[in-house]
Order: sequence, then structure tokens, then C-alpha cells
Amino acid sequence: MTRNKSALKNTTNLKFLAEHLGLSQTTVSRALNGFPEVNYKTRQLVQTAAQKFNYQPNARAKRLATGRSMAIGHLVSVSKGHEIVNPIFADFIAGASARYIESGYDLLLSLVPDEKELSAYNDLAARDAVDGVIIHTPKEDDKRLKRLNELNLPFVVHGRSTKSSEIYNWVDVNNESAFFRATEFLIDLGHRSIALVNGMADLDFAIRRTKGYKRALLKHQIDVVSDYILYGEMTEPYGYRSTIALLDRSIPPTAIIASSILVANGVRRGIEERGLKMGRDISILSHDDDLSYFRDESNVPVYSATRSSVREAGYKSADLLIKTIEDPTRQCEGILIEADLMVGNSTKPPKS
Amino acid sequence: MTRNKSALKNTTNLKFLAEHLGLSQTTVSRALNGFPEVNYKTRQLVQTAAQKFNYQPNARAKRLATGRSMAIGHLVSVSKGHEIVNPIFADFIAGASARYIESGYDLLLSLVPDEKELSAYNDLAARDAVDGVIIHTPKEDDKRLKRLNELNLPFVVHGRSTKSSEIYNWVDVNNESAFFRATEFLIDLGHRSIALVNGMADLDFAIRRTKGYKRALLKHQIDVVSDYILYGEMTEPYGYRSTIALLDRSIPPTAIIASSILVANGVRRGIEERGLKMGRDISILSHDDDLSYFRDESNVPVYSATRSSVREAGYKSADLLIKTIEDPTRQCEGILIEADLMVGNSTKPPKS
DNA sequence: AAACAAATTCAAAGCGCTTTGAATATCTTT
DNA sequence: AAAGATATTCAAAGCGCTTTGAATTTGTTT
Repeated sequence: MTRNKSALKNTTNLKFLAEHLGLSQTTVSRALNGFPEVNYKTRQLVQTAAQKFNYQPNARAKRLATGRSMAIGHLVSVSKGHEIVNPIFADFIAGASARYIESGYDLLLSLVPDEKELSAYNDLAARDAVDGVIIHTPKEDDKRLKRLNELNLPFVVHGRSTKSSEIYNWVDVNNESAFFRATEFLIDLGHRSIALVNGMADLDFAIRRTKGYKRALLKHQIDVVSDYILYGEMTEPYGYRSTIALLDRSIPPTAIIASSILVANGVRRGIEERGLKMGRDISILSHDDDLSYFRDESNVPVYSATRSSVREAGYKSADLLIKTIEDPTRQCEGILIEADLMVGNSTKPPKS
Repeated sequence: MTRNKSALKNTTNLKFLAEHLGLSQTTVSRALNGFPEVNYKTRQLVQTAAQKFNYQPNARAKRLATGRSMAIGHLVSVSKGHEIVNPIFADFIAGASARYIESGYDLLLSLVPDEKELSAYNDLAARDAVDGVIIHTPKEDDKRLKRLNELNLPFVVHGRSTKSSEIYNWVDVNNESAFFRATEFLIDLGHRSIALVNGMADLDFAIRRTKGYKRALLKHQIDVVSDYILYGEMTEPYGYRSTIALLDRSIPPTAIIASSILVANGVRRGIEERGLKMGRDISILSHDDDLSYFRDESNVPVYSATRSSVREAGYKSADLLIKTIEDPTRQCEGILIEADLMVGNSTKPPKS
């Protein structure tokens, strides 16, 4: 009777190692985990034997014994119908993963249908499957934060939830300031009709970006034209469609701010389809998450942009979460990342 | 003394539930896991009590007891220096995750530096942390397959490894046939100078694509111009640079085949920067992984393309892996997905 | 060399579940 | 109503590790 198939796979367990060395499991375990009460010579012997047999403590057993999962959960919401996986996701994960590896955590990924968003966290907590979670793309008032605090499950939000009254850890780009600067930069170039092709209207970062954009217009006494502000899922076709709509207006904008490089690509497509040239006829400025597959090595960037590495944000989020998990008494912290304003070829003064 | 912090978090365990019901843990466990020898009424009682207390078996304990991790590993190689995360990755994962959820598996994600690629699998196997793994972007002769077979760890390859002599499960698009058809389609339109902006030269799918491309040229007695075939990391800037280089040739191509929509976007940028118009002046045909953030709802696709959903490939890969895990005697299987040839606006007969 | 302290090592319990093999309750048959 | 068959339930062992509290060895002091 094979109770445990994996036993066939890997027989080098603690018991075997202890017997082979003529030591107790206690001593072997302590030797490997760096406890001080183990004799120097003994520790050496244990370590070389462990190496020789390629011994790695069974993750399942270790997790049960220590009461820790050594895993971090990333729950990504997927809306039924338009199942968009945020393209920044891969790079964010890459950054986070790098940090997890440093401390031996695994990264547990789960795509969750929108409607199960809250119960998914309950399950995760009840199963006790992770030591903490990262919250992606928070809404302005995100219910997940309250739930996680109730569940007493450590978490870090990538972004913020402005209208939430919860206390929580977060890592965020200063979107307000970035889009203020971006807008003011275009104004300084002489633009007065500036459109904003933003993300979904209920997302916190989109709201902050609009805020920064409006503040800049206000400062320079330019009227806010509500039709110039568009919200939507940040895909390439969305950038294209938005641009066509903007160009069809009686007074088309002379500059367009895009919420991501992907959207900017769509914007550019729209512009060029109309026989216009980016920079010369219409300026484009984008937010740039520094995604690996868009990264441009040339001296002058294609797009003028507010740049901030989402990979770095992933690393920092993971770091903050691990610190929180390993010291539960830790105060909540917010990390605000400033974006750089990079001037490229896509922004010029407006044609007079 | 708090041995186990999580005990504070979630006290509803099997013992509690059993005591509360006045039953043994055995019976409660069996009732919940659907064993037939449990009395109907008893099962009802147990189930309602479990619901009431939101009881979920502790994942760690369950994993240890069953000897199964209920987790699938996805190891993604990241080269130092140019750390590109493949943009198809997010959608592939989305598809796989959907399948995992159906069967209660977790998805373990790990970014691994190139040089640790093989040892990472050793560790995973020794720790016994996953029940199986998915191999991404295999090389033409991929060493990972042999290693995994030696470790006796179930796996499925997304793609194939043509020169490997291992026996393995795989799910792959028929790249050869897709690119043969794509090329022939352009030839039928009248094109004779067709360039191929391919992926990295050591990747299996890139090699197959070249093969299909060459076969079509051969069939129509068109010489293969080696300078028309480019290999590289499939980023947007790569598409752009390649196109500029191609257009600078004494005989520029009249059509360009791109290996992904992202690359196609770069190709288009190059074309338009030269004042040419896609379709009218130069045709573009791309492979299209049907990525969510590029998906286009319009009637006529922007790009003519060989289309195959990578999300579907993710789902199928996960499905095959789960079947393999749950029936170790299962024969290895290969699933070949045919791509659709979608005609869009980017391909026209060449200007004469 | 006895008595005490410090350094090491160990046997056994426990983490929360599943599963085995035995025990008990219930139903049929004669 | 006893015996046998069947349906339920249970106590206890086990998964492979960590950790407690005790035992043993070694070193130090008088």
C-alpha cells in the first residue's frame, strides 16, 4: 500500500539523515537551521551530509510544523466578459518574486472572478494557505482592505484606496504629482487643449491622475473640458478608439496624455491613421511603467513620459509585506515613489 | 507560549468541529470528503456545521497528510541583463489558473535566473513543493526535460523541444503550418520579398516558424534571402529596429511577417516613421496570441494574423498536467493547436 | 576528586489532517 | 431470537518536520 507516492520520489528525509549520522533528528534539524547550541564539528558533519544527499526539508512538513506557509498570495481579479489581465502584472510579479526568493517565500497566484473577490480571501485565510497577500489595482474605496484587516491577514496594497478608512500598508507611485507635472509640462510648451486618456474610472490611480491633471489646468487658468477626460480599460484598442473620438471633436486636442505605453501605442495608431504625425501635429505624453517588453534603449525616448518602474514597485511591495509578516507589531507604512519626467520625441509646441 | 500564531487566527479546526458535533475526527473528515460510508443524516449535520463555522481544512496539514502539494509550479527564466518577462505570460497563466481552480490546485510562480534554471527544479523536487510543473518557452534542445524526467516530476511543456529525445507532454500551436500558410497567403497576394521578424533563434517555436516560412517560399520557387530573416527578443523596439534595417536594404521587402502583435506594433512604427502606410505601401502579417490587452472588437482586424489563443493553451496545458498527476500511469500526450488565419487591413497586394 | 555549571544531545510530543484496522450499531435472514 | 451480513463510527497511527523539557556529556571550580 503506497500511502505516499512522493516517498518514492525523494527518500532523503530528516529521519534518514539522522540515522545515517547516528544523531537525533533534533540535533540534525538544529544544525541545519543554525541554532547556536550545536557543536561546531557536529554542524559541519551534518551540513556536508545534507549536501551529499541533496537534503531539503520537506516543504509540507516544515510548513505544518512551523505554522507558517512561507507563501505570499497574489489574487488577481478577472471580470467575466472582458477578461483583461493587466499587462503591468508580469513585471510587477517579476519584481516581487525577486524579493520572495531572497527570503524563501513562494508566490501563490490566483485569478479570481470579480464576484468571488471577497470570499476568495476568506478561503485563503481559512485554509491558512498564505502568510500574507498583495492587493492589486485597488478601487477608490476598496472593500478588500477591511476584509483583510478583519481576517488579520497581513497585506500590502499596490496603490492606495483613498476613500477607505482602513489602516494598511501600501506602495504607490505619486500619480497626482506625476500627472500634474506632465500636464504642466505640456502647458508650458504652449498647449491649451489637452486630453487625458485615463484608466477605469473607479480605480484609485485613475482618480489621482485626473486630480493632478485638473490641478495643473486650474493653476494655469485653463478650463477643464470634461469631454477631454476619458476612462476605460487600458488596452491598445481603447487608446485608438479614444483618439479617433477626440480627433472628431470640433476642437480636437493638441496634446494627449495616455495612462500607459500600451494606450499610447493605440493613441499613436489613431493619430497616424488620420495622416497626422506624432510630435509635429499632436503631442503625446504617457505614463511609462518601464515594462520590459517596451523598454527602449535609444538615447531619446520615443514617448515623453512620466516614468516609474513597476518592477521596482513589486520588489518594494514584497519587501514591505515580508517585514510586516516577520514582525507583526510593525506599524503600517506607506511608500510613495516619485515618477521621473522623461522628455522624448512625442512632445512639441502646438502648431500655431 | 505561542507555538503557532495562525492558531490565533483560525481556531475552527477538525478537532473543534468533531467535538462540537460529538463525532470522531474520522467521521467528520470522511463526511466532508465525500466518502460513501457516512450516514446520510450525519453527513448533513457535518456539512451544515462546517458551513456555519466556515471550516476549511488547514491546507498545510492536508498537504502533509495526503502527501500531495496540490500546487503546480511555473518557473519562468529571467536572463540577467535583459530581464524580459514574456508578455504572453500573463494570459497563459490566466488560462492555466482557471483550470487549477476547478480542481483545487494552487499556482506557484517562481522567477528563476537563467543560470539556476536546472537546480531550481532540483530544489522544487527535493522540497516536494509541487505536484508538477509547466515548462515555458522551451529551446530546440531543452535540458530541463531530461532533468524533470529524472526527477520523476510530472510536467507539461508549452511548446515543444524538437531535438530533445525525451518523452514528454506538450501543448503547442502548429507554428510550422501557421507560418507556412501566412507566407503562402502573402505570396498569393503577389509578394515576392517577404521578411520574417522572428523570436530568439534558439527557441523552438521560432525555428518552426522559420521552417514553415521557408517551405512556402520553396514551394513557390522564391529564393530565401537570409537577411530577410531576423531573430531577437520579441519587444516593440525590436520590431521597430528590425523594420528600419529592412527598409534600409537595397531591395526592401514588400511584406513583413511579425512574430507577435507587440513586434507588429514596432514594425508599424518603423513603417510609419518612414512615411509609408501599412497595407498600402507595405503589408504586415503577424502572429496573434489573442492577448486580452490587444484584443480588438472591430469587424475587420487591424492586422492580418495567424491567431491562436494563448489563454486557451494555458488552460489545456493545465488540464493535461492535472490528468497526468492524477493518473501516473497515463501515457504522454501532445496537443497540437491549429492557428486561424485572419485577414485584416494590413495586407494588400504589393504596389507594382 | 567531588560538586557544580555549561555545553550538547536526545526522546517524545505536537502541528492538523487522512487513513487503517478494529469496534459498534443496525438490518436481514433463518 | 440468535447468527450473520451490512452499515456506521471510532481510536490510533502516521505524514516529516520543529520544539520542549529532560538527559547526558564536557568543562570548571574548590
